[in-house]
Amino acid sequence: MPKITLPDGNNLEFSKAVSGLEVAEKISKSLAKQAMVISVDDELKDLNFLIEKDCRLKIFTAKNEEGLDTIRHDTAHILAMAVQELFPGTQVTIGPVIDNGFYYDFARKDPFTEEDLKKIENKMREIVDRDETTKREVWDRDKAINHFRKKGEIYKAELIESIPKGEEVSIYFHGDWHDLCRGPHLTSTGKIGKFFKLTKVSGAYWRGDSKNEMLQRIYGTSWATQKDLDEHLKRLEEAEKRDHRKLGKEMNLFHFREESPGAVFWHEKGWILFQKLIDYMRMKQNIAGYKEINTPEVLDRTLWEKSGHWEKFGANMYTSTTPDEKVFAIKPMNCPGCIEVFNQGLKSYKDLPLKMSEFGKVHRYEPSGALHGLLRVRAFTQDDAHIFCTEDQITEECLVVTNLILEIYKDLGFENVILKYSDRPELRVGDDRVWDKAESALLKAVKATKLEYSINKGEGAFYGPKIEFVLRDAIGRDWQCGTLQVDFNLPGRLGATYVDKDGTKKVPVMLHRALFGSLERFIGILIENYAGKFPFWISPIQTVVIPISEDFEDYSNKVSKKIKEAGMSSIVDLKNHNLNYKIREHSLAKIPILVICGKKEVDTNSVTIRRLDSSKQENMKLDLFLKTFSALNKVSSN
RNA sequence: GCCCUUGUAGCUCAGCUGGUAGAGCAAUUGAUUUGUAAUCAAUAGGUCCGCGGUUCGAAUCCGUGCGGGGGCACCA
Repeated sequence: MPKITLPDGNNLEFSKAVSGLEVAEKISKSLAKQAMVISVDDELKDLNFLIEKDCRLKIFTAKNEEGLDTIRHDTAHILAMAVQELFPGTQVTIGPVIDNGFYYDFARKDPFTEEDLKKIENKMREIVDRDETTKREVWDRDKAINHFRKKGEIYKAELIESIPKGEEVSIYFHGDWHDLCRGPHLTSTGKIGKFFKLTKVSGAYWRGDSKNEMLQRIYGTSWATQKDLDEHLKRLEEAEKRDHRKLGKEMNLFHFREESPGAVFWHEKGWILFQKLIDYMRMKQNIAGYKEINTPEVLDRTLWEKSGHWEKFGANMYTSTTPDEKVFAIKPMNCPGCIEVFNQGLKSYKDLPLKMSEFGKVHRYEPSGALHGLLRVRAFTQDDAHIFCTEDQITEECLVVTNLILEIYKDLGFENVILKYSDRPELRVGDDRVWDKAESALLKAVKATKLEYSINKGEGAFYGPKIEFVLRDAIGRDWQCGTLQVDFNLPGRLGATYVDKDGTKKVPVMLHRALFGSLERFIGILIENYAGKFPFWISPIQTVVIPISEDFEDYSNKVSKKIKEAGMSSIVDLKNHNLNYKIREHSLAKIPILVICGKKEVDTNSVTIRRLDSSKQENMKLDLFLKTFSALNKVSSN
């Protein structure tokens, strides 16, 4: 006699056990048709799940996340089915749902090719057309293990072995094909629809461990409607257009080359951008009371041994042996150098908090496969700073840093920021009592920011816990940028002290923080966020002055000079091309303002401007133009 | 680092199953002096990523190294 409570609070009573589908039918025909999956007391179940006792029931369609995820999960299964039909002997492993789709990992000797993907996709559609009914069975553990072992599915057998004893081992059938799976699944293969696409093949380690063998992963995307699928593919295309590597080349900002993988060759325009960001950050940090310093790039091995980097970070460090047989390391971090500056001269508690900033270029040997344009490099410049303070000051200082970061991100067009808090990693220095202190002080600050945060267990730096600032860009992607770390370890290891009120020497706590994180990376993110169309104030070339014909070159030169005198950048295009050509060329180069000078302008001492992405012509007196755009050239105007 | 894939002119790319390279744009020169997204013509431009091998002959096939891309692992 199950009594079923629906989300709207209404109850339905049945005289005998009913399936989720039957309940849906009772509610409405259309719901029954659209239903994908149900939850019974918040636990997801198949539509055919037999409800025997009182419960809370929700019915999900493709419009719900639960329904869509089930479609994706089923698509992954059908992918596995198709692969095993086409390539007998291929072993199946796992096939979970991910953002926007799913993947499935296979064990097979020969690699899958792009053509194979097409074949598999066609086979998948065939299986959808076959509309095979789904059947769920619960098997005995040992029976299941033996069954899959005998089939040659050693990975599956291993998976079942790792299911905790006492948990159900459920096997799902689509026709004869069957697979170990927790479920839930749709009632038949026809229910999935055909709004899926296999997107890429790649390698992936079994159980995500690089010590294990590599499997072949096929990625796919799957949706409830053709429209959703098309929109998703369009979004991917859109993201590709913004790729900073592509735009960096097109806009002549930077390049990479074989001689130094993962290190940027900045061209003039990119370097202007880089310098503008540094100028801006320097201005903000001056106001916030930071003192800028600079420390050597190459430092003796003994310093890195003392700091702990040699042991804990050595695998990522570049080293150099000099002709006199000394070993130096190229700095992978700025902190030891900064502490050495702190150590010069006596410091008093009255000096704390002491904030020392450094635009330090660091080198880290990253695995070759990790490199990715400006976003993951081996040599980069941090907008680094170290704040020496007392324990009591930690939380307050963390809050001050957070506010500064939010202000800066906002100026650069990012309003949406979340935090990631990471606590002690396995590989670390310092004892656990110290870590307890550091973690609780930082977590307190995290909570005080009132921002949304997540916790990453075990992902802190080797010397202290950290928070990372993640910003969301114009097309909804998340990027990790700034970082803030509490460090009770390094100052002590490198002998930093201050004289406290009572006249004794104490070891300060150090906060490490970088707001952009890496200038290189941040510029990559900026390029993608703005699709190369930077706000006026950071645009590397702000104006191009175009004379209508040779007769107006003098006037154009004069206008360009005035623009530069007003603090903006400007070039004059004197090439032998017509106006249309130049408009097109500079628009494609994403110049924010084109300044056109012809007879009319000379006669009235004015300019006609054309803003990027607008075909409107705006004529204005030269003075007004200079005034208007000088104002726009200030950060606060954005 | 691992799996797959890829490397031709400054850029984007073509070059079928082996017969030492082509286009468009850009560049240079000349003509044209242009009013809001490509004026016309001519010229020049390549160690086909490096190194080995197979072959009478290699951009093309094989091996290897390096780089790029997509993932995995890594992101301290």
